[in-house]
Amino acid sequence: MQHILFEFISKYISLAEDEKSAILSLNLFRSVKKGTILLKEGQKSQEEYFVLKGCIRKYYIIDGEEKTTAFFTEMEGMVPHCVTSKTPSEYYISCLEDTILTVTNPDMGVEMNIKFPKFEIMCRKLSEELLAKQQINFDEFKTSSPEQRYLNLLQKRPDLIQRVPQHQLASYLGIKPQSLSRLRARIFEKKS
Amino acid sequence: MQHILFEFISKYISLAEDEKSAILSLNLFRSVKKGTILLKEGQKSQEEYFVLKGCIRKYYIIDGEEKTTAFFTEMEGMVPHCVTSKTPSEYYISCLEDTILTVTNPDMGVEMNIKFPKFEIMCRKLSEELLAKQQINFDEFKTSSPEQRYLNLLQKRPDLIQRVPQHQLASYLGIKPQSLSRLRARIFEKKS
DNA sequence: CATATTTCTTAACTTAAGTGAACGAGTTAT
DNA sequence: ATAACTCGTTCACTTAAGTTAAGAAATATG
Repeated sequence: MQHILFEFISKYISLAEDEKSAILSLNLFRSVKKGTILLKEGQKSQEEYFVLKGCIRKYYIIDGEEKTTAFFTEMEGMVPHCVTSKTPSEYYISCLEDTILTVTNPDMGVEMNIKFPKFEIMCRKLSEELLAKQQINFDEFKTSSPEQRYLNLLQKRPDLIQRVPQHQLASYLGIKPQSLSRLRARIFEKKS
Repeated sequence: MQHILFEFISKYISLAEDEKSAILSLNLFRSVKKGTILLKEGQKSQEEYFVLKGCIRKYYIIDGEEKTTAFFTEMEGMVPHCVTSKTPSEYYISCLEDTILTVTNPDMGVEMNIKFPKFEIMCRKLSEELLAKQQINFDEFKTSSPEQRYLNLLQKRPDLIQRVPQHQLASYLGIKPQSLSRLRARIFEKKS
């Protein structure tokens, strides 16, 4: 599994062997079963995740309803807001599939940054890149209709539409499950 | 004006006098008149902005219509996507008001990072913080209706509602100007 | 100062999303 | 094997946003 992690890191910095083994000695890898809840609302977790295989999802429970706002799949990482803010989490994170991920905490990051200053650079590049992607995503979301958003997702992340239940996709698109179902029917009859 | 910049930086790292003067020697400050366009669609600009006073806005032109997706006011910075991606810009940036800002480019950042490694740390902290904020914003946007978004903005950024034209606010909220006008009327008659 | 021009609002109509309920198919649990 | 539950779809109805057009109000321009 670790080659996926190193492949990912190599996109930002190049690692020497001693650096690689320093990382491996931290014992970051964890396998989790489908349905496992990694983070609950109200918890003050310090865990950061990076998905090697599988899929995790982030969701809120608002008025008793689940609202899914993000999915993280292979080669995607996430730092829950509660980790940086040190406040109780506003949302949940659970595993959509059997998943293999790395679990880290900020202290380990600090330690690595001291031992290997490169890491600081990778972290900066990574969060700048994520920020840029996120902004474009947000812009696209704002400037398009639910139907356009769905068609856009179909283009850019066809895998998500396959592996994620519809009702979770719906809130990811900012609508209700019934609306997504209708919208899909609409698209389908347009094609024919 | 420069005290605003240093006040901002001090939230992330502490600066020695020689570091401050190194920054000042770069001659970053620029005054721009209301209406000035800082970046046009198609341009490959290398300029990064940080607003000291005033307001700039980011907008797309889609099917001949302006779609405003972000505003940046005092103590907010932005790196246009085209700077990092080195591709032509997909959007415009213009000044909503007479504005004082700093203009930098990535080379200056690299140079500062070499001279003062602290800068790397500040940049990482800053983009991590922005990323976290952005994600929460996006989540709120997805999980709420246009009316809730407006009321939310009224709470969190009442200044924007004052200083920004309604039709620009509308697309910022993901709706048409007419809908915003109607929605405001609806809220107003609920109160009475 | 008068006249464009832009900005905001209103209205009538269309289209699409929200809501509540029902149904069948598939899954899980007992 | 049966009951309970989840999930996706459909329907009828309600509510709100999109669209087109017109006019009032505010702002900018010559």
